Order: sequence, then C-alpha cells, then structure tokens
Amino acid sequence: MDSPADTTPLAALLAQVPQPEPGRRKGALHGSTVAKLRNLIVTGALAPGAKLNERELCLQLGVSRTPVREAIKTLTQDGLLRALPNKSSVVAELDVGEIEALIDVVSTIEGLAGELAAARATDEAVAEIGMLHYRMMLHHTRDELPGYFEANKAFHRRIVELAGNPVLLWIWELLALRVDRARYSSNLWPKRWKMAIQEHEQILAALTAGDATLASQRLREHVRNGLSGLVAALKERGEAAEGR
Amino acid sequence: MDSPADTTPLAALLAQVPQPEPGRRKGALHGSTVAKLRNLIVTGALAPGAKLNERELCLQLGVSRTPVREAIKTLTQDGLLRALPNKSSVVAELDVGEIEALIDVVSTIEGLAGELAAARATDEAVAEIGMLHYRMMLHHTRDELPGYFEANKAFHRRIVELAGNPVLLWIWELLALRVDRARYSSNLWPKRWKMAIQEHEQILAALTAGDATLASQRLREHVRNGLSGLVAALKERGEAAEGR
DNA sequence: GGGCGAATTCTTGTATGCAAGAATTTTTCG
DNA sequence: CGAAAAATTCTTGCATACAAGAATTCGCCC
Repeated sequence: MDSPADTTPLAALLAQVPQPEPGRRKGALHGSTVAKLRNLIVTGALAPGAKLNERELCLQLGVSRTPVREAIKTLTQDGLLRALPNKSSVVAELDVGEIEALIDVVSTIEGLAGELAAARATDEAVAEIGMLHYRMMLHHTRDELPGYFEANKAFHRRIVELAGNPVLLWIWELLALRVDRARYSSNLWPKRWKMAIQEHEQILAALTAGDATLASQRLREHVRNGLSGLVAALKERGEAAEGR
Repeated sequence: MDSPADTTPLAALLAQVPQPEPGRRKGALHGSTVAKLRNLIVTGALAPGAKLNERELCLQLGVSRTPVREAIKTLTQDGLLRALPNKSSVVAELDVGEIEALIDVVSTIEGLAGELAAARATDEAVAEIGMLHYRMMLHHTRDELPGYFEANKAFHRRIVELAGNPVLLWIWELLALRVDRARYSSNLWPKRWKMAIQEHEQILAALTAGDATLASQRLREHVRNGLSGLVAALKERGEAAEGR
C-alpha cells in the first residue's frame, strides 16, 4: 500500500507552508491551522479522498494534535472533510452532482445579494465594485490567473457585503468555499474569461442604475453560467478519464 | 458578583439533562455534548449573553474539557456562541436586526426549496407532507405547543428534503437553528397558528398541482409572514422592557 | 502455498497537565 | 477612606498521556 501514487506527499506540501511566528502569542493556532488546511483542500493540493493522519499533520504543521483536531472538526462542518468514526477523516469528494446542487443555491443567494445591493448602492460603493471589475480586467489582459481569480471573488464578495445582510454574507462565505474548490479543480477558466467580464459589466450597470430586479436577474444568470460551464468541463474530463 | 440573577443556574439546567449511558462506546461524546448544549441555547434555557465556563460544563455534563471545547467550537461556527480570545465564550445575542436579516435569506431559501420540490413532487411525497400538515393541525386543536412546533418544522424540512438538493438542505439546517432560537424567544406563536395553517394548506395545494412558481411564492411569503410577526413581537417586548 | 486467526501496531477519542493571559482580591500609599 | 498597584486565583489555549477500536502483520494450520 505504499505505492508512490497512493500516499499523498503531505510532507512536501506542508513544508511549503511557511511557519508563521516562533514567538507567537496565544490563541492563534486554531485559526492558522484551519486556514492552512483549508487552503490545501480548496486549491486541490490535498486531493479528494486523501486521508488526513493527525499525527502526520502535527509533525508537518509543528503543532500538537489539539489544534489539528479542532481544525479537522471545523473543516468537516464546512463540508470540506468527511469524518468517519474511529477512522481518519478524508477530504470530501467533489462529485459533479454536488456542484450541480450548488448552482441553484449559489445563484439564488447571489441573486438575492444583487437585489439588496442594488437597493443600497451608493456612488462610492459602485465605484469600489467598479474598481474591482477593472482590476479583474487588468489581470485578464496580463493572463494572470491567480490575480484574476482573486479579483473575481472580491467583486462578488463586495456585492454581497453591499447587500448589508450579515446572514447572507455568512451563507455566501460557506458556499464560496465549495465554489472555489470546484473552480480550482477545473482549469476551464480561461475559456469563460471574456464572457464573465461582459456579464460583470452588465451587473455593474444594473447596480449603478439601482435596478434591483435587473441586478438580481443578471447576477443569478452570471453565477449559473459560470457554474454550469464548470460542470460541463468536469463531466467532459470525467468521461475522458473513464475506466482508468 | 454572586447575585442570583447574575449567575446562570447552569447546574439546575444541566442536571435535568439525562446522563445517556455510563457504559458508552467511543466517539459519542462530541455529538451528544453538542446536542445538549445546542438544545439549551436554542430553547433559550441558556440566555443570550450567558458565559460558558468550560470547567463548570465539564462537571455538569460529566465529561472532560476536550469534548466540551469541541462542542463550543462547533456551536460557535453555527453562530450560536461568540468566542472571545482568552475569555469565556458567550451565548450569541439575539438582536432583532439579525432576525430581520434572516427573513430575506430564509424566505429566499425556502422559496427555492418550494420551486424545486414542486417540480419533483410525487403523490407519495405530497401525501407525506400532507400528513405532517394534519399532524400539525391536530396539535393545534389540542393546544399542544411543542408538538405543533415540531410538526411545523417537520413540514418545512420535508419540503426542503423533497427539493432533492443536499446543499440546500445543509444551508436550511444552519438557518433553521437561528429561526428556532428566535421562535423560542418569542411566545407569539398562538397568535399566528390559524394563519400559518391556512398558508400551509395553500402551499400543499401548490405542491399537489406541481406548480413550481406558485409553491415558491407561497413558501416565500409564508416564511416572511412568520418571521415578520416574530420581529414585531420582539420589538414590542423590547420597547416594553425599555430602561429596565 | 494459501487462507484464516491472533497478536501487534497504529490511529483516533478522551482525559489531564501545564503555561499564558484575564479577572479578582488584597495590600499599600495618598 | 479611596484609589491604584501588585499578587493571587481563575480560565482559557495548547500539549501530552492514556484507552478503545481499526488496520496490519505475522504465524499457524490446512
């Protein structure tokens, strides 16, 4: 069972994570451990199905089992890990069915965000979101995927924040984890860049006009388009890798 | 600082929680601890703002600090507790603003559930939901609040389950915690009983007809009515208790 | 040589120990 | 007598020790 393809090279992955501060202060380990592990899972560095050995994680992260266990519990609750009783937790599978389920929920949530945001949109807020849009375009012209990715997320997040509904933001952040994970797992993105930018422009226009109905509808469709393309790409890849 | 009104009578509250099994098997403490604490918070037995002393909880629940701490972390993530660094966690405040924020999100989520459920409604599923509706009516005629409460929740949950979207169900369960908490905190319920039953009948009819648009709209409005009434009741009580 | 079973090892679940920071009390000085 | 400061106590955050269940390996028997 020790074929190189079977065991995850956790050591190598985590060695790249910089150890934050030797002279740290209390109360920071849980949060930082969660953040590190979450990043590994969302980016796909820890593949779906990978087993998480607590002792190994302790060694690599340089902390004891307590914060590691708490982090595992937290990420399990977020749906990124699956807990099996008395067995190692595993990275949650990323099945296409769940991403399809995400489409309806995320598009509805962002649609609501657009509706509320349009009603509250000030010139300043719209300008800020516009800036994020142009930042995204800049990264697009430079073919910088990570920057594009981040600006895109910031654009959406800012709209949700503008909606001014803390419960909505909370739910959006939970969903965003899974969306990000799905995005990282499919490198489809360059294909949809131009379309996404056009749709963002339309959304921005609706927000500027303060048209709640239109903003809601456009955000809903934008999210639906993006995730649907993602599902299509994953299905394609899944069929190509059939019967490996 | 030991005035009887200041210190929560945690001992009394938790003494009522039956100790599950002395000869228990592994892996059950975390879950049961979470369930017990969650119930105390949601029902309001642990009042908003109450401090949770880990050692005290250990004594009362008969477990060590490890599962207690994990339970606190879990409930914090669910938004039922607030964690302060190096200080006792406290039961999250239940401010009216947050419940108002809940209205938009929950009504939208249940609206989506109604839409998806209507599209998938089989005779069997509708019959099952109808049964829950009549169970609720039965508890209504008998003036049994807990039973009514439970049947009402089961009615809504079953519709969300019928929608067949696991992400939607996950989000709904998270939101339901806060909704239940808000409901327990206001004993307004008897006032809305009849109205709620009528609305449920309308929803059931839309599901039976398989009319997704209508089911969505009626569920959205039903949830909005319920939570709005709740907010009004809480505001009224808040004004009555002004400057206590 | 192969399959079944027992023993060992490994891994998670729970309890406890230790240290840093917060709260409280006591003490001291004005 | 009051207020500020120091010391004590208390509480949480992290680490580690111990126990129960799972996985693996080794040996035995067929």
